[in-house]
Amino acid sequence: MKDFEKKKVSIKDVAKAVGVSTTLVSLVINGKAKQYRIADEMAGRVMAKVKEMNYTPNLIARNLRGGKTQLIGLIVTDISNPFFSMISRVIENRANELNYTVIFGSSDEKYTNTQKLIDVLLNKGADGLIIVPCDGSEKIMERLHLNKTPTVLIDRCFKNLDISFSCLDNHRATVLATQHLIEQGFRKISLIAYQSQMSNVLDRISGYKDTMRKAGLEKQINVKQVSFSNTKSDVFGTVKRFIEKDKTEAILFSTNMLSIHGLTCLKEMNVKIPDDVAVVGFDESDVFDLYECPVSYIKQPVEQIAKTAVDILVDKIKNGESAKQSMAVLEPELIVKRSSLRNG
Amino acid sequence: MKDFEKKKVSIKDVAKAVGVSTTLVSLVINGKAKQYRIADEMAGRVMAKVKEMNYTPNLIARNLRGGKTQLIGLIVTDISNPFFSMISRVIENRANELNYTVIFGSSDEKYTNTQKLIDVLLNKGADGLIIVPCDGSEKIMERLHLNKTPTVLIDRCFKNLDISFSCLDNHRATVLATQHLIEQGFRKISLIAYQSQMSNVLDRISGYKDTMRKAGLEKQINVKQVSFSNTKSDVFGTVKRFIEKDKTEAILFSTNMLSIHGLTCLKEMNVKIPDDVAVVGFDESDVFDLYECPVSYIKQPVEQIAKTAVDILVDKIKNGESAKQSMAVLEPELIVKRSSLRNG
DNA sequence: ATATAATACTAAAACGTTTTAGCTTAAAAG
DNA sequence: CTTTTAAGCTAAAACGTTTTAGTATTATAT
Repeated sequence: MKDFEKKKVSIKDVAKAVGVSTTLVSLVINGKAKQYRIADEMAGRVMAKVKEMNYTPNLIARNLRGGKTQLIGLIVTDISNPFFSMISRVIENRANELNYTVIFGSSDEKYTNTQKLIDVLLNKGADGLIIVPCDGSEKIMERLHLNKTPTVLIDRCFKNLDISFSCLDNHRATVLATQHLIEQGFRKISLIAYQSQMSNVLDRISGYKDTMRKAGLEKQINVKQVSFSNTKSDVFGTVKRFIEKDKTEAILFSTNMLSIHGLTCLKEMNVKIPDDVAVVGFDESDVFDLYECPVSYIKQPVEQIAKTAVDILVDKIKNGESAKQSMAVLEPELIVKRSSLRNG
Repeated sequence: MKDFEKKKVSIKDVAKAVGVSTTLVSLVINGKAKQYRIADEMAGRVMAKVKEMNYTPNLIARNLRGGKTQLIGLIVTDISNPFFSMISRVIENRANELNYTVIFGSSDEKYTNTQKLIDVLLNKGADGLIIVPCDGSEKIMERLHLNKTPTVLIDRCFKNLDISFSCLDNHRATVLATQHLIEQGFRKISLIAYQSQMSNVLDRISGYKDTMRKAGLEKQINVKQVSFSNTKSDVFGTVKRFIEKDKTEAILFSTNMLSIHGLTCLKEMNVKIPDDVAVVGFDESDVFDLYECPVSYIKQPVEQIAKTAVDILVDKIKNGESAKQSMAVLEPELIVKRSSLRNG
């Protein structure tokens, strides 16, 4: 025990105080009094002492014995990204409600970091994991699944893997946005996305492409993908090209960071929105409301996504990984502001 | 052990494989071979097996025995606030470098939550705590200090308590901003801050007041404090009053959230910056660069503050709380954009 | 009366470590 | 040759739980 915890009351102390065995106390504490037919009067006396002595079980010991730590491991790509910090906050809240605490790490979109974090979090005793998987992490997730480690993917998933997730309907998200832009009369609509093979990116791209095709705008399809490492300069290059060379009429950004870098570039270029080019952003940002022209955006149900992930995970932790997998696909919402209106 | 961890190699397995006692293995692993005069050849054989069998110590067991968890507890007021999520990211990075993992919670500026979180985090085995303290938490921190729980306060501190912290020089921050506004020729400068008795708030207020007084602008001092619970509407009310009633020439926001709400209000009111009113914000935000008029702001050395906090904490964990306390006060930087220029 | 069953409880092992105290054996000292 | 010292190692306790396999004791059935 650390010196600053010396004072803690143990189950032994309670047992001694009541004059019974530690077994008895343990059983009562864990609500197994009936099951082990402990006399009601005895159970009452034990509980009273527990309250009186302010006993709380030592989770470390409990975990060592084979129980749980009530610790949820969370791996996001970057906790300082507002989208993920929002997710984290909701996960934290829901976890707390269910008596769990969150232990976290950021992978920076690198599967090697993801693996390291998984090892660390499990070694620290995490009862289960909520993971934002990244490119190259499929094998890792497969292994977790085989090991029956309670795991829920969030934000992105592997469709060919039978592993639970809680994600946005990403295809629907860009369908909504693209349809809206087409309805507004824009034809040359371009999409900017990350260079990634993950489901969220691919689905957002295909939602856009499918909608363009359906509207007979196949020839106008224009997708540019930028790197994670050089995002800002890649976005700048792409946006300039969209505007100056491709004569794009509307830009669809498929991520909060892409939106923000894009808007920064448009501002620097002194491009007028929506007169010179229309814009739809992704996720939420204070910037969208405060930009010179308020920006339309696709809103994810962050609360639901995060809460669902926790609920699925806790169910798995409690009822075993063997149970059927849960795939939660949640609805996006298109918030229309002036930036995407034809006559804004 | 959880079923998904069944495979793990224990010290016993290694001992058996080498044909020695667990004691021997433990000593070698913990670098005490020399001290306990284990034969070099033996130590070599053990280490070889450890590598071969890919053994890693079970941290839960190690902690139970009285060691450490390599877990740092972090309590911020709200992980989804960009300032704190940035802080958290840096803390995470530095902690990882030093072989620690972060376990966190948000207090929502409520000392009751803070106390609950402290209990939970310590019960989960945190080796030490990094805390953003809030109003009413002074007694709690005092108790931590008396118990010798390794603790570092961050962002705010209690000056009359001999407890380590890593904070901005808050007084200097508003001195810098106020001086700048005065130099630009503004006289009626108003400050908006949170309703709080915490050091960061008080120092920011006094930095402003001291500078106003020194410039002979005592009569122009105008401070409004808003609640944590109703921040947005309070800010809106205050800003309207500053503009319409007080004829304020420049507004100094003392926090990132206050800045953002304030700018939102100014935009809604269609107030022109800096022509109608000058503005200086606090902390960093994408909004500052993307607002119609780029906004000047006081920048905190987030990286330094966070890294320093971790370093102080880890030193405490390793060398005992008894060591002298470290008080880190870091320098703010004023970033000047158009919003605070007289002839913007 | 005796076997059986139910009630109310407990001893002890186990989880994976670290550490204290002590045990051999061999070398050095007397 | 004994005794002391040193070298090299180990047995066992301890950390705080949970759980398995009991043990008494009393009640019920035969």
